Amino acid sequence: MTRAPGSDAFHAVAEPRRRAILDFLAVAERPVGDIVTALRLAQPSVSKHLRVLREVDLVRVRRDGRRMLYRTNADAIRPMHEWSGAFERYWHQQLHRIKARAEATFRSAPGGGDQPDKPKKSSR
Amino acid sequence: MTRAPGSDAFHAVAEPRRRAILDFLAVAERPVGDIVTALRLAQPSVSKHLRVLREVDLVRVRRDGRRMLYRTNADAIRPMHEWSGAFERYWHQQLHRIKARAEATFRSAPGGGDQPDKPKKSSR
DNA sequence: TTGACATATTCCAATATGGGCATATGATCC
DNA sequence: GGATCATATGCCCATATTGGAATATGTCAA
Repeated sequence: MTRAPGSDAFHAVAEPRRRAILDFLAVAERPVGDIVTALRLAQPSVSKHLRVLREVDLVRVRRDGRRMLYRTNADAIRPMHEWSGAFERYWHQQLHRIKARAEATFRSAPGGGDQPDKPKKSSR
Repeated sequence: MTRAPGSDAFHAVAEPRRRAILDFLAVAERPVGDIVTALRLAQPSVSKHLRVLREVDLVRVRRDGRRMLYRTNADAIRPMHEWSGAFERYWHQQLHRIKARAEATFRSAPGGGDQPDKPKKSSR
């Protein structure tokens, strides 16, 4: 009873198979059977995963005769991308990043893409 | 027994409180007590969340006397950012389409028959 | 209609998760 | 040493989640 059951995209995406499904459905819409075949999952399992994804609008469905065509709704992934992107400023001051950038700068044209990293220091 | 228990960052991050903790610890390292106070969570609960986060390297710890100073390891968030970023091209397209349709609707009949490209009928 | 096909749902068992509470560990100070 | 602060862990309970198998629903074809 910790939260509404499966009510957000973060939870839906936590499952590796659901991520695989989203990857698979990103390029083009596909019937369920294609997912079953491509990812080698049991059909009921795929249907269940698709339901979870549908409930948070990560996929959209369309009926085509007796088949259901699913596709990824990439827009629903944006909030996650934005959340994680908020940490971007912190990870580019990691040591190995600095080193990698230094090497890249060194190797490439020294025409000016160089910026000093943010010397932000916050203890409290 | 669906997957290794809490073995990846996606699962760890699915919990809203853990995201809050990561946000809080991104700026500076903090002792556990600060998290308890700031997020108004029970102390054992915080410790447990921190453990989950530590196990997937989303936070790092350092001992300072009798306190433990935690901080977010932003680098561990990058894989998620990159995964979600792979859908970027699709949501650009989505935005473009929405914008285009909005403009079209605006231009033609602002009260009248626009056609939904996706007659949504779900629920059961 | 019946039958075949595609997908969804239900039931079940196993397991994972989170909260609350009590308690254990670890470190400092006397 | 003992007392105390800061944090971690163990236990119990309620709920969530997943897979598997069986079955139900919906659609097409004849």
